[in-house]
Amino acid sequence: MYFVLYICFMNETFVANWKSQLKKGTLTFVILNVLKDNEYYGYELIEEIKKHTDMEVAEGTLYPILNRLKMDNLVDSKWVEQGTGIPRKYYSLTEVGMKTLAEMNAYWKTLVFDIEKIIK
Amino acid sequence: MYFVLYICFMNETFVANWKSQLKKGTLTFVILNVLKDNEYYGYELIEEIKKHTDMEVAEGTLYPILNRLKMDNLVDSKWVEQGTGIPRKYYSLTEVGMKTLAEMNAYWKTLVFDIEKIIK
DNA sequence: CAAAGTACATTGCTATACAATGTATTTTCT
DNA sequence: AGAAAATACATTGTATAGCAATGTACTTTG
Repeated sequence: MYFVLYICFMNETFVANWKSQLKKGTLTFVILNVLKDNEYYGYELIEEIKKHTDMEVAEGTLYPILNRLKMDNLVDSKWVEQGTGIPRKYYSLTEVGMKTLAEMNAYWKTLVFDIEKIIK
Repeated sequence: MYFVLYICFMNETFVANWKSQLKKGTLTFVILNVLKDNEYYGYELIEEIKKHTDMEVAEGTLYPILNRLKMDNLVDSKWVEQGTGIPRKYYSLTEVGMKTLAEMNAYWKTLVFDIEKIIK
């Protein structure tokens, strides 16, 4: 009885950890794809991603990603003052960002296709 | 001119790093799926994955993964002596491994579906 | 007026990929 | 026959990314 409970626990933490690891790569990919069509500010991106996927994105995850993307010149940002409340930092794809994303989309497609075959 | 070359360089290293990050999660997932149908030994798994995907798997990546999977009771291993040459360590899915993989497959499916919609 | 929500940000921890390195045997090429 | 490449295992150190925790500051809701 205890053994069964233990196994289930192990199983769940493994899957939870796996989902977290799976974000390394897919999350950046998702963010760039979301930014492809519109400008978004950080907090809004979290809501947007939560709405469209099963992924929960911590703020301590998102903001560093956006900083990296800006450092690598894939996105640009601009502060937009609000009539009331805290100003928002809007992010948009750069030319380099769009080209890079196209490359990433191609790789993602083949990856999904290959894995599909392996899963059968 | 130099600027263009610089941009291209940045772009390629970003994508290369992204592909590496993308493996965190997908690689374990691929390995478990490959082991679903047959037993394989480590070196063979690398060949198998290279054959079916665009992924290059370093030995220093694979063996730690297999150790982790065994530690978590998702796979089991047995040494098989060869008539000639170095003995092989064959890995196979356990019951827990199969159940966990089923859960992972379900999550992967929804993830791919959700991302598909975002990419449009 | 307190709690929750909005919106930004950083720090420290953990897990993973991978280059580099090592051992040992067998096969292939010259 | 000897060198190089391939087979087959393994470990160590480094870099990266997700994330809980924590912090600031303003606004809305109960």
